[in-house]
Amino acid sequence: MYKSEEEFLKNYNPDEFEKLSMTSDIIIFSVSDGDQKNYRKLKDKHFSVLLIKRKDYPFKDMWCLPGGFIRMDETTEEAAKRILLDETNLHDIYLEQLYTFDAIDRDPRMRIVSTSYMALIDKNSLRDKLPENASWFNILVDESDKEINITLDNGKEEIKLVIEKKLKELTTDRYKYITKHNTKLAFDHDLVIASGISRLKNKLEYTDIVFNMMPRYFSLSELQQVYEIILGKKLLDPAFRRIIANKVRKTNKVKTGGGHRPSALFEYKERDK
Amino acid sequence: MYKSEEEFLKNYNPDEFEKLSMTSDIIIFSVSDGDQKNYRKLKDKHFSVLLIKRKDYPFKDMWCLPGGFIRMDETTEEAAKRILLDETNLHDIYLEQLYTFDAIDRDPRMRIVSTSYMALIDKNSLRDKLPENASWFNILVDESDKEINITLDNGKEEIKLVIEKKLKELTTDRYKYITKHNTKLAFDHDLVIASGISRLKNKLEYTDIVFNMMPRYFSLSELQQVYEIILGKKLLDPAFRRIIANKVRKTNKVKTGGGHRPSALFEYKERDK
DNA sequence: CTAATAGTGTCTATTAGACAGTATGTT
DNA sequence: AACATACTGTCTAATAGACACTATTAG
Repeated sequence: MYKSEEEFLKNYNPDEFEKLSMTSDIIIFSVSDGDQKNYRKLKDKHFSVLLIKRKDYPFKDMWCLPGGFIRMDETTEEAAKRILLDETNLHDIYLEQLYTFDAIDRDPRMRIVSTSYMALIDKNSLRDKLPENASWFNILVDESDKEINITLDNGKEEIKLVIEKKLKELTTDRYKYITKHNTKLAFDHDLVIASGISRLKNKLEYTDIVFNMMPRYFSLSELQQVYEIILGKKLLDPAFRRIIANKVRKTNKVKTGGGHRPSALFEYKERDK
Repeated sequence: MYKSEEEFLKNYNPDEFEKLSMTSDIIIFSVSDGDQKNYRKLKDKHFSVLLIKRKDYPFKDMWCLPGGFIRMDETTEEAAKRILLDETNLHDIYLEQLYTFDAIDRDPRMRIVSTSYMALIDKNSLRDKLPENASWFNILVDESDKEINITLDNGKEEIKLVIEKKLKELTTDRYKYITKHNTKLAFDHDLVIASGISRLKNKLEYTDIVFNMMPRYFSLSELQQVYEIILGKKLLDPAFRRIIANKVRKTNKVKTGGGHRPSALFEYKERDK
């Protein structure tokens, strides 16, 4: 038919196959300090996600993840970075591809496939004010074999998600997530958030991902709190310190003023590598 | 602007954003028996992937993963299942989404984004003959911190891939894969294969995924061989049996004829669950 | 002094690694 | 009998879990 690749390409009709639009959605996780009950106590940590209130249709006035259509001259990852910059004004952020969601009717407008990314940021590095339609929601997770119950709370509004975990046929470790309750989140972003939380929990245990959410200097108790709030369980101090010991380097800085013994500040060993 | 979601949708222009085509590529892994050196020895196992020789441009006559364009009325997963059925005539196969590859110039025709899936099959269940342009390639991996060297061999032809693992900025456990050598595989399928192998290796250690590649009844030595060939290292018998013990159920079947002590046959405990 | 967190020592339980030994088929 | 694999017992090393103890600050 054609004599060469060049000839084929010259004659190629790009409309041979049907086309669709793609979006990049980005789930930005962070931890932050909560209330301090009295001068002696530590502030408790919160685990939170950034949501945007939609100004336009579809799903007008509902909350969604930051996201947007990708351009033909950028990858989904580049789009995610662009959106991240728009929303938070942050560069050089930890970003990893999560999953591509592509249910036929996930967008009421037309067929739109979304590749989701997970970003981890240190909230302290956020100097600029958020756009006014953006808000951090604290995350509370209660997970069983069958269901994930997620409560998102920004202080004014509460979003409750119930997601059923249905085992896929023949698949041993993968669940198919099915929304059982969600009245406030747009699109299938409830599923994206559930997947993101699950990915983060897993990676916390076998990677150094957590340090992307920490300030440069931190105490081991703070670090432990972050693990605890994300994993949703208490850890034993000595065990935690044994495991973390070879990932951090002690600095000569200390944090005082707590009404109790001051804590040494550490930094991540592999910083700047 | 619009008074309701309905009104908005009625007036929505689906060509507001540029569009692209998507493909679903599927990396089908399997293990199979190799040669038997003498009547006493066990057959050695091979770890293999199914490739297709391209009949048309682009990349005419090069090897690629089974794949194809998705239709507007099917998801990427459904497309993967359809393609899997076309190539192998197998239903109900373990399938999981791997990664979405979307470098701008990954396809010389135009912007095409590909979502890749990994399928695991038991080769013994393959009764039908493969399409004549399809072939199983045995996989040999040699991986270091910096590089992955993959050799694919179907008995007649050998494909050598060298992939550089470049640490992404700020990312602690994710590498960016960069092709350093590949002359025979089409598109970016070398990267897909490298990611697939890496995913499979990881999941082998913390899930029961391996049983999707096993026949109904198998001996523990066979199972151990499969782990060893995929992980690329020898395991100690007692340790292996301790770990695997609670995942399998002993049957009253045995396999004889080996010029040595017969082995008990086991089955996967969670079969049919 | 007290309440609260910071940080360590040590005992125990569990799991992983190593090696040597016994068992049992085919030729 | 010999060979090759099947399978087990047991010792040791490493890791994880638990608890109790000491250290140090602000008020």
